Amino acid sequence: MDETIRILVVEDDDDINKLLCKIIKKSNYKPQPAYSGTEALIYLEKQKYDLVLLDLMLPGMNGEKILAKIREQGTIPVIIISAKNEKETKIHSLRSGADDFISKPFDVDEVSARIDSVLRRYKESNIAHKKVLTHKDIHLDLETKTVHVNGEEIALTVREYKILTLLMTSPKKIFSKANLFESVWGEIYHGDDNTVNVHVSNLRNKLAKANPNEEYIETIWGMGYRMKS
Amino acid sequence: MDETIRILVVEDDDDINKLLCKIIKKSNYKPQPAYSGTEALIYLEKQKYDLVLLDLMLPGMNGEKILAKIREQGTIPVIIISAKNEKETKIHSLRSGADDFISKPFDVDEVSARIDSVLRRYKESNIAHKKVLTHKDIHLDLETKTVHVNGEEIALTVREYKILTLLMTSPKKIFSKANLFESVWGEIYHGDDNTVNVHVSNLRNKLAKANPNEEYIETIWGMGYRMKS
DNA sequence: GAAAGGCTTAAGACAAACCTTAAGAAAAAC
DNA sequence: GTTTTTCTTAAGGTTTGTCTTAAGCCTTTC
Repeated sequence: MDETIRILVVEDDDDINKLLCKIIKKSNYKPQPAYSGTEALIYLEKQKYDLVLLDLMLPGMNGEKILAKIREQGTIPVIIISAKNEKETKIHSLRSGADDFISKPFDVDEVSARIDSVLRRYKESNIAHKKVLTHKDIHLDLETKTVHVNGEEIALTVREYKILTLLMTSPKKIFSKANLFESVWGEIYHGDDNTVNVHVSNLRNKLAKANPNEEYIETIWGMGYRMKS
Repeated sequence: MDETIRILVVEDDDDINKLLCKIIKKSNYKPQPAYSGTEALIYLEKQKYDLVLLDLMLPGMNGEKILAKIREQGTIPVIIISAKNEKETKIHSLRSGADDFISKPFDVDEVSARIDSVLRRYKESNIAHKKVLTHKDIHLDLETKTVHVNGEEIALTVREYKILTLLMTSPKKIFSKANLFESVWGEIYHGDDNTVNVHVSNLRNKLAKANPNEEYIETIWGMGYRMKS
């Protein structure tokens, strides 16, 4: 698993950029320098970052636009770095979604502390609503709607995904077919319907393909299905 | 024990009301017709109902007000019946706490299915709240539908599970075979039937396998079964 | 203590629930 | 408008649960 924390440093001044990267390295995070707004966007598309340090005064595309772009597509924390130390700028930055604000010239230790602080805050709130359901070696990410089994991603259809999600929210609970059907399909269950069976069967197939040595879904005769513990 | 399921039918049109009552009777529930909003409220105060079928267009007091009243004082499930088949009405009804929505003209079978569905949902969520029945070292979890004896989980069939559940809800009560049969099977008991005996026997076997040093189910000669204290 | 009736248990026939597969229908993507 | 994916339906086969039967055991009654 990749636990490296990546930080994107968007700052056109070469010296300041290097200094920031040095501070970051010292804290055992991995910095990625970017010297313009457009360059920053390229990195952001290629790779997931845990934090962005962003100078407001930039060539190519100004910092505020970058910030808006970042906010459009996700929830990466952003620390603004600015020479304009006016209250106005600060308030405006925070309002547009920045997580913290550092003004130039800055104190090295303070930058380090603020980075840690923001990362800690995000980690906590992410854990709180990071919704990844796990059972045995199945990892179901509710946010990205992806399922990994035995390390590899498997492709599920919407129905299969919903069935698995439901089962995994209460791994010990037995779900009756009526319950499954009405939860997943949102329609009335009219008894003696083979549809759920087929989808469960297909789901089992895909899971088994990813890991043939394990059984995941258990049939409880006359009652329904549940995760096998 | 009174197991009758009572359904209040609030509908001013005489024919439709009668039709609904007929459908309900066919499913072995007990309908109570009411022809106005105020009449409905009187019944609701006198008696506990398991479900309300509610027409939105009513003399006396309109359906939405009735719905609000019902929601004020409890959690009886409500199915709305309406001639206005606009999405708006449907969404609004569901938002104000209705459990389902049927538009006129309705299909007889569909009404029947929806009634069953809503009752089933309510039953499940009600049961789930009751959590876990315990007797000696038997732990019966109503939500996950699992039974643990002496620390280990034992696998029961539906019949066995239902028998055990019934016995454990009133551990001191003696359940006659007729009572057991009619509760578990939902059919009339016609005497001289060995079926209950066999299932109790199998159930005892499974319990004894998990803990050979304990007896759980007691035979009361000529009367029935109960949990041994 | 023998007879009668109720209870237990085991085995096998049967039925119901379930699984898999494949093909056609429907929906989504291109 | 065509291709691809996904969903549903139906059929045949498998597994598991249920019910019946029947033999034997236990409790009560006379």
